[in-house]
Amino acid sequence: MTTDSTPSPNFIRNIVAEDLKTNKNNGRVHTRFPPEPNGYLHIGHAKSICLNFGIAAENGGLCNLRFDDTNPSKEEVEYVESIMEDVRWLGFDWDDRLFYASDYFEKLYEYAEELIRKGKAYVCDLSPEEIRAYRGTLTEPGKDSPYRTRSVEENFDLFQRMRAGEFEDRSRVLRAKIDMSSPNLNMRDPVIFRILRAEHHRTGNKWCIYPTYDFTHCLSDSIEGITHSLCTLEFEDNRPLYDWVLDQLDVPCHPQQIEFARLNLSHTVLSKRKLLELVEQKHVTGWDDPRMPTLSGLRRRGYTPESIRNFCERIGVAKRESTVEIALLEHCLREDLNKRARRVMGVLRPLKVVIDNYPEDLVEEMEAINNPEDLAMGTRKVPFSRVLYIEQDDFHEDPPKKFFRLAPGREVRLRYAYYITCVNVVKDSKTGEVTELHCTYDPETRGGSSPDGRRVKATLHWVSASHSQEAEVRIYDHLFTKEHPTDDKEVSDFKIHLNPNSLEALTSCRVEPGLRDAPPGSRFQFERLGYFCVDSVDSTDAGLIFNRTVSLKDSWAKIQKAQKKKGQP
RNA sequence: UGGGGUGUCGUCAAGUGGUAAGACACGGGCCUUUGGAGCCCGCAUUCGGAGGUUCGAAUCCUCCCACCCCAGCCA
Repeated sequence: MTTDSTPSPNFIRNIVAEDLKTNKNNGRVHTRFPPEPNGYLHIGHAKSICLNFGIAAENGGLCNLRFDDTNPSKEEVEYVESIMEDVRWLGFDWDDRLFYASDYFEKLYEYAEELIRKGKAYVCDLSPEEIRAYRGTLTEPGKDSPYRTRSVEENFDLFQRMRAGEFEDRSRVLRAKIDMSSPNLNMRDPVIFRILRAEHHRTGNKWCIYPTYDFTHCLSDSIEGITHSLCTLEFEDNRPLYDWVLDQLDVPCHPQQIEFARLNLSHTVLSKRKLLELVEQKHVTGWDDPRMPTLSGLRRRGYTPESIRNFCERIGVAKRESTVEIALLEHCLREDLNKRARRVMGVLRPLKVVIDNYPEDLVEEMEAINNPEDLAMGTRKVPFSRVLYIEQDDFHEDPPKKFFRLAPGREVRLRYAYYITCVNVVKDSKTGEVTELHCTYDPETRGGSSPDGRRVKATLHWVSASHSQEAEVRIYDHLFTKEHPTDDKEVSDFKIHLNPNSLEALTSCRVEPGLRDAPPGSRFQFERLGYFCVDSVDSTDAGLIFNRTVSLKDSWAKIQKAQKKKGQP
């Protein structure tokens, strides 16, 4: 079912292939996915996960899962659990290679001591404000800290006492001694250990000093024998520091850091900070709200891991900052679901139809194909009776041009059932709203074709009124109305572009009786409408709830749009 | 005004001196018991701009322009 076309080349694949050719790491390829457990994973992380696990798998290598948990004030176990679940759901396996940067704290402490011993690090007593002032600016060099020349012995002693908890939070730091006049600000004696009394989700209160990212990441990579350390563009300036640390120390290996552009998706935001804001301010119901671009949100929405992996392959990997149209993601989803989703009929906005010439008490079981794309999925029986529901949109009393569906006097086909002709329209005397249709059926057309070869232009989905099951259906639209919500130069708050209609709950939908026991998360195509899944959180035996995962392509909507445009040029 | 990056179709993206892949989107057609799916066709004489090197340049050189990132004891 997967398309096994050779993966398209990208600059990282090229580098790895070249390294393999020159036997750079003795033929080893070892990557890692290093999330910080301070939020839920989103589709942007999926790109990184697919890249890291993919590059390894393609080359007979390995990929580790490593939590970059060096900042206890932001990190939580809830996040580490969700991250593991999401990576597994996406289809990747780290076997026994689950690591935490916090596993290396002791080792990192020793490396810091080694740096001190070599005269390459010092304890600095400057306050955070002073450190900033001493750092200089983009255009001006910084100046040396007065503590920069402390003796190795004093630094050693002070660092040990930092660990022992003798000093206040933020009163001292350990800094790498590099170059305060470097044009790269990261090289101006960066902080590598800070004092921070916070309970760590794994090490508890064992430590009151914590290593910073720059010191931790490169060493963790080295300890794990990583060959290619893939990260996003904003770390490009950190690469010289990554290399510097590994060059000073006696380490197992020196991985190569390679930066690629992070994913941006139209009509949504992909930043943990902004997503957290939406969650905290209740613009969505949670990290797993089906409108969220998080993996848990997409999963609940009904996305398949295959479609996301395929998407990640198709967007490519490059260094150019870019925003992928969400239409591509939706395309990958439809492509996958089309092949595997069971077809079923459901009416979202029911309109009652009475077949006047159909026997009052007769019920026929019409045979329906479960998936025309995969006949092996078999058939099912759908009950047909005198009173039915069809979609309100499928009837027009005064049909516009190119509208093929039901209208007074017009004949259409009911899928897998009969041809019917509309003979009468019942309206609410007050509102004028169409409340009921009366039709006649042609008994000769059972199954959906007529012996006389007469053609109809439309096929409608339907449901037997008395046999159908009531359900709620949640229709989702893009979270933001604007393609680039954060690009607005007039407004600083991206949230004003939130789509007020991103969720519409339809409560009196009717679905085929066979759906009564559909398990949570199960996916279907409601014929002519789209793909839907049973909501895994809110759906119960008492109340079936479906999420619309994505609509089918709707060429009638397109025609209407074009006509509207034409009408008012 | 310092440093690091990036500029190829509406959106992604191949291309690494030999004469612009592919995908999505879009437009048109065929087919159809889902206006679904599928199929076919069209869609960059041109690669941020200007010069130069070369028989030949998106690819090499020079200059220019635009955009992104960096002054957390965040990652």
